[in-house]
Amino acid sequence: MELALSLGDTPKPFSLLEKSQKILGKDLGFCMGMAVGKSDAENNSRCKETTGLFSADDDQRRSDSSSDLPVQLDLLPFSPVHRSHPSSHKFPFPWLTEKLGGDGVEGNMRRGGDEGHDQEGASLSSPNSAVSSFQMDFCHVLRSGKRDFEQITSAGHEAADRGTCSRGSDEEENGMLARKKLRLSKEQSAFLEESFKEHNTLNPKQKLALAKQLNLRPRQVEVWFQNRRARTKLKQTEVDCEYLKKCCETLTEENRRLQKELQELRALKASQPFYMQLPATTLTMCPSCERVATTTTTTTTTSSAAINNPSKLFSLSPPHQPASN
DNA sequence: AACAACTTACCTCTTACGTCA
DNA sequence: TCTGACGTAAGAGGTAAGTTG
Repeated sequence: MELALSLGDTPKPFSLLEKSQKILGKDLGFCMGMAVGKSDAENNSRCKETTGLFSADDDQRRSDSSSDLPVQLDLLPFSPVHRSHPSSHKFPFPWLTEKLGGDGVEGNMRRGGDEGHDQEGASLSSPNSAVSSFQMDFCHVLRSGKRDFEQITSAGHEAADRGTCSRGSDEEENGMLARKKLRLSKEQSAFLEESFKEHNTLNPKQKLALAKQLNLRPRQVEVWFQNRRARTKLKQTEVDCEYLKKCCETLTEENRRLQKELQELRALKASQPFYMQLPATTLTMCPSCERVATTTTTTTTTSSAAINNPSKLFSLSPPHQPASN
């Protein structure tokens, strides 16, 4: 048996962002000051983010669907986004042309630009990491002072919303502070959740738009979706596991019952071979309740077959319940 | 056309932080 | 106040697929 995870059906365009004003109550805008103190590369990427210099070509190429499972956790009302060919430039979100400021978007599109988070990521969390390990160690060192830092970055996510606190290397580059864990606000979480219901994957434009709407960095939106998919998958796996456990129990019970039945029939055959010469109608006795079944079979070959496979004599439905004591 | 190098998006595993009982 | 469990944001490494020269 194969475990499969079904995350939904067909892609839908975001209708959500159109509702965003209602949900969030206001336009959060987009902080332009986040690049202060960043590396050049990051500044550049941010510049691209804010000016619409990104690629729209890497959209939904992933598909995690398939579900033959009888039990499916309904975590996703909608479906997985099937990632199309990156060069297909499909973009089903007309609202974005407005949101992202129309004119320059298509014109400035460049391959591989994404929203710049990769460059950002490269600059912020370099894998070759003297910096990274330093980041972690520095984190520990600074933990003692973290309360103060929390006060400094009060309102939790606000600082991170401005793109300066959730990544340690930002501060390291400034030789300042360790990373502060971001906590998304309820509104942000709810909004992301709604978005996830619409699409469990994001193309770069969707990511950018969401980030802009929520005043988060695209990388944060991306990470949130990754983690959200992981949680969905985990939950579905738990459900699948439960289902398989039940299946296993049922089959074990059925097997036990059939084994018992077979044993009884074999014992019957051994002790009273005489019966084997009689028409099968006299042999079709339920071993549980000893009730005689009414079959019209009259050949001994059938009877022998029945001994070898009792399920031919008695249906697979549970045996008659013996009269209670 | 075939290939290697590179890019991108995603997944999985892990770490670290925040919250709560 | 301390502590452990838990949820989750984010980092790291790996993979698959697409692009480019």
